[in-house]
Amino acid sequence: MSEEAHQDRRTVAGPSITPGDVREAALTLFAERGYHGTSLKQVAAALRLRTPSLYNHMSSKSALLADIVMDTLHEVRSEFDEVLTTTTDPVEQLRRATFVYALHHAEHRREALVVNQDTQHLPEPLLGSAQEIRRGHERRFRQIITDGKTAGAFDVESPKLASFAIREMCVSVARWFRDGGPYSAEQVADHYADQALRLVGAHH
Amino acid sequence: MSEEAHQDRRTVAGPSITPGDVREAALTLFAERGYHGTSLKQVAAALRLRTPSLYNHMSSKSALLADIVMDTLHEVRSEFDEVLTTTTDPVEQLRRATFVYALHHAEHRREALVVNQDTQHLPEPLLGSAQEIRRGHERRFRQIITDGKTAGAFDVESPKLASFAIREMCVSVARWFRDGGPYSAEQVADHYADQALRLVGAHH
DNA sequence: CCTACCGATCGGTAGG
DNA sequence: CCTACCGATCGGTAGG
Repeated sequence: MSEEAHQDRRTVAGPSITPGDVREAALTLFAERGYHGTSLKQVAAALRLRTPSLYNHMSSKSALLADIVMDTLHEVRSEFDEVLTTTTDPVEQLRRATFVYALHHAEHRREALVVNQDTQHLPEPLLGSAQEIRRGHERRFRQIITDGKTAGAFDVESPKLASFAIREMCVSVARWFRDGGPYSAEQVADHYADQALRLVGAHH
Repeated sequence: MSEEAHQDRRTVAGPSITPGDVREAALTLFAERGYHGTSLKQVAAALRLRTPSLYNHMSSKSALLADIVMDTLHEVRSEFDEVLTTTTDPVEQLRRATFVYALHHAEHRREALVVNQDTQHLPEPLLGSAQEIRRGHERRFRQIITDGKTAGAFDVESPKLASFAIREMCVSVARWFRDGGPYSAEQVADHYADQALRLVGAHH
């Protein structure tokens, strides 16, 4: 509530807020307090504005959420796609898919938290699109494990449960990871990729 | 919005709502839409009441959340405590601690979802208490892995990361588990216990 | 258990 | 970028 906090905007003079600034402020607040737990007044205050001024840089609160969620899901999907083009070996595919997924959740903590907490609050038809992208990731991730099992590279009973477990342990990185902590994002991702291979009983 | 839905209260005559009924309705709605995404009007409507009538059976919306979250955390803690009394072998401790933790998240999906989504919205000092209970679970769960590593029963590089991964994969069960699905709660818990042992490189 | 009502706050618009 | 303002809804109370 004190006045001296948040001396954020560049030096002193030039405000000139951009849509990116609004999205950034919303991202931090949505991640911390949830979409419904955040008011546009708080978003505006973080930028040292009044609420109506936000509408010069966004169209609505729900559009802010939609941008954050859909962009993040598209990013995750294309990172996954890229991995699959680098190798056809299920062991390497699983290692790399887990690595990039865990890395994403360490490097984009806030986005991941918002996707996980607030995707459900998207209006249709965006909610349907979001769920479809997630299901696609789930299905294709599981397929790697199924392929590896078929090829005899993995010793795993249920590719479905293994896939859930691996993906969700990556997702949870967003909940505890901190920059400057004992592990770098890459170290965490590397470790999680290793844990994924153990989990599916990859031959070693 | 139609009238014919929700013919819930017993046969026709005897309403007589209890605090348990209110909590049950709130639990379902909080789990589905989040604490801030749920209004007391919706809770009341699920019980075919008007909002003010709820106050005969509860003290406030935040007390409803506090009851759900704190009771669940206490339950999880005592289930964990009980497990530790049944064996001193780290392998068996980890297997059983993972089993009961995963089982809890399959059998109490709604409670788990609320704890994970909305604990942050508890007023102090409850938030502090909740976080302390969680940290205790985290610390003691990790201790099992550290003990097993020291005893040479586990081949694991980072007990901390392994502990995070195992606990969070259990937590996520609440997000996909369905009664009547292909796996029973016990089958899932059993599978997850096995995955935990693989993850820490338990000798087999 | 209800109706009637409270002040506060919500997302958003008008108009400059 | 602001002030002024909109209708809607929020959690909660009074009083019966």
